Amino acid sequence: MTERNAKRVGVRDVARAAGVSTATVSRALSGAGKVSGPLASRVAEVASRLGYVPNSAARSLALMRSHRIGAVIPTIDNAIFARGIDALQQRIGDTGYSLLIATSHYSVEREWEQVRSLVHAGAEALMFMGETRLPQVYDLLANAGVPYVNTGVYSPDGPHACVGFDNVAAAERATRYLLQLGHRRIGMIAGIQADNDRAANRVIGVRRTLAAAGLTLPDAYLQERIYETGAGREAFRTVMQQPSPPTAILCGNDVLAIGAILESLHLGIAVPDRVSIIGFDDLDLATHMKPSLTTMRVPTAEMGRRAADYLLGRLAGRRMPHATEIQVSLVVRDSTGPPPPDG
Amino acid sequence: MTERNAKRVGVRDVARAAGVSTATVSRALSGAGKVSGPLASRVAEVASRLGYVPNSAARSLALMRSHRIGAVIPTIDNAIFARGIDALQQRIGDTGYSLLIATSHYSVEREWEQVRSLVHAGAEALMFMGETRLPQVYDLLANAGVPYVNTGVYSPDGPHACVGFDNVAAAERATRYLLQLGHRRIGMIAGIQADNDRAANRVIGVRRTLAAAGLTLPDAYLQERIYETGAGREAFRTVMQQPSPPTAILCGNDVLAIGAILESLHLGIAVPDRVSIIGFDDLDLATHMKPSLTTMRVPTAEMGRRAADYLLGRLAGRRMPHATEIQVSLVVRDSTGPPPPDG
DNA sequence: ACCGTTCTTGTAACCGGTTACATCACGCAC
DNA sequence: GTGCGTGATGTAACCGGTTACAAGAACGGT
Repeated sequence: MTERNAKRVGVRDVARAAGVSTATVSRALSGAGKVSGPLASRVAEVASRLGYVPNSAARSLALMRSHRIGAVIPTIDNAIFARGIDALQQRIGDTGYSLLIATSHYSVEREWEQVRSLVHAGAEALMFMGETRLPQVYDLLANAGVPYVNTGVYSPDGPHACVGFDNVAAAERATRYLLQLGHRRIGMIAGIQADNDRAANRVIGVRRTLAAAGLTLPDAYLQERIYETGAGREAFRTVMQQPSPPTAILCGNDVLAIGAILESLHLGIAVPDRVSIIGFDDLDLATHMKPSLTTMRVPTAEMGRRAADYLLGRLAGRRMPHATEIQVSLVVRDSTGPPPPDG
Repeated sequence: MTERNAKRVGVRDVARAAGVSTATVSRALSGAGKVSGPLASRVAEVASRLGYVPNSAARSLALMRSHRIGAVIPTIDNAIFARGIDALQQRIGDTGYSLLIATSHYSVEREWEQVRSLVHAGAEALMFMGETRLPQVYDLLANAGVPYVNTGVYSPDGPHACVGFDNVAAAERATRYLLQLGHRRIGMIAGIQADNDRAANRVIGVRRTLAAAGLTLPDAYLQERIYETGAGREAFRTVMQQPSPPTAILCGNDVLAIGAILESLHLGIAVPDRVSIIGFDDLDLATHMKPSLTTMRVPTAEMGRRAADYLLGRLAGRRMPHATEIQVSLVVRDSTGPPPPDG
């Protein structure tokens, strides 16, 4: 079908066919307006007739810009990251950038490899999730002069630009709500804390709030699991089959919380009558569950857009705010209520 | 922090610092083995000391390869696509390629734009979802000599390479199962068929099987909705509040099916006692629902890997099979059963 | 008719790795 | 000692757009 040895058509070919110079072709197609109207349209016509597609490598080399932005996320396979990436994607796409995506699968070593690969691939800027990573990542980026932004975290005093919220405070907010409802035996199904500052900070927020109320988070009440529905189910079962189970459970994210709710259905444990469940993220599914899930809403799409704006701004040479805070809010639905009277 | 006017270090800088020629630097770092051992390691040492990062545009231009593969999917925000992309990503990443992702949001026009943008961005090969798209897409790819593969479909006789399965046959398989259980009033909650061959073919499969059994799919039994849980709930409610509702409902994908199951909980309609529900895809959640969801399993990760293999093979100049079939299978769980006796 | 200004177009030098080809050093055989 | 082969290294052309600068055309004013 395609001719193997037919060299790709280049500016020179278009120039020859249109009887003009390569400079004119370049100018005509870039729309820089330095070419007279009729000539410009003739060149455009010839170019499209020949099926001319400019070589992006040559273009990048001459312009010294790749127009490529990279994003490193733990996994694409979690709606919360997918949403953020989608928003980022949309925003940068509108301004002519394309997106390079890499996944770390929650491993800092793998993340480091991915960052190197993205920088080698010419990414002009990078978006991250969280802020804990190998120091050589930050070194490389500083060295190469590549702007980046951490999302999902808010550290105005830290050295890194960020767009997000304070995970400790958010977890505190949720825990306080449970205390206000009257709960005293509160458990938690957390994400894996190692290499994940957000998961760890949410645990800290819970611990801190309980401590302030003179309570603790016993080891048996704290389950640490990967972010999967099945893991949430299993953790819920483990916590609830203890001699004196908690009357409320905070979950590190909605995937775990949805697992917990589903397991409550399987076990016949009434939610929220016997145990309250509270999630984190506000996935689409949270509204639709039965009972619907009380959760901390994280406006991920907005976070992605803001991250995009930050990076685009930096690339345009503008000075951008070091840290922008995203408002999270507690969305109260049906999975939480007062503890059982005999609790 | 970073010095604005400190030019990035290039081969010439490394060459000067190491007292060798640029050719030697290039050869030493590419590991092409034409450089003596000690010299090679000295060059490598100097390069890393200077923090040398080769300019990818220049490299691409000289090699005439971008080492970039593109993927166009409807949305990143659906676990089924995310899984496939993740697998593709992993496979191509292992061989030094990076992935450019673009989303069409189920619009063929937007897809066309995205394809142009990917080709302009230097994508050497492309992965698609489905096979219905604007003709200029295929024209452009043929013209530019860019190999591509359609996934999620299986058309051995069609003009396009594909990795997937026959959607009509798969829907037939699911429908036959419902007929075997004794159902006669069968409804369907389909995806939006316009511009989506997979959604349309699944409807065709259902229609065809019903017709073969002397049955039909009345308009009131066919609901067409976007792939969202809320839409699935709403469609289920609409179908079930008819005077004579179906005793079984096929869903275009698991997102819709999960919505249907959740709505059944909200409405207090027993599944499968009063109505059977069957999904498509076998998302992670399908196992965990209560009742667990009977569904057609689509091995998306495998599909992604096979697609990657196809593209990598083509890029390596190998001749690859035009169509590879992925086995789908009906996974029977708790959401299906015989129709109610009074049905 | 002449000059200067403005606008259009062409020429050719970049951008930064890669690699064909030339060159050189070394070792071995006669 | 001379000649030649082998392997290591250097020189410079090349990949394909872009754009600074030069050159030329058109036009208006005097």
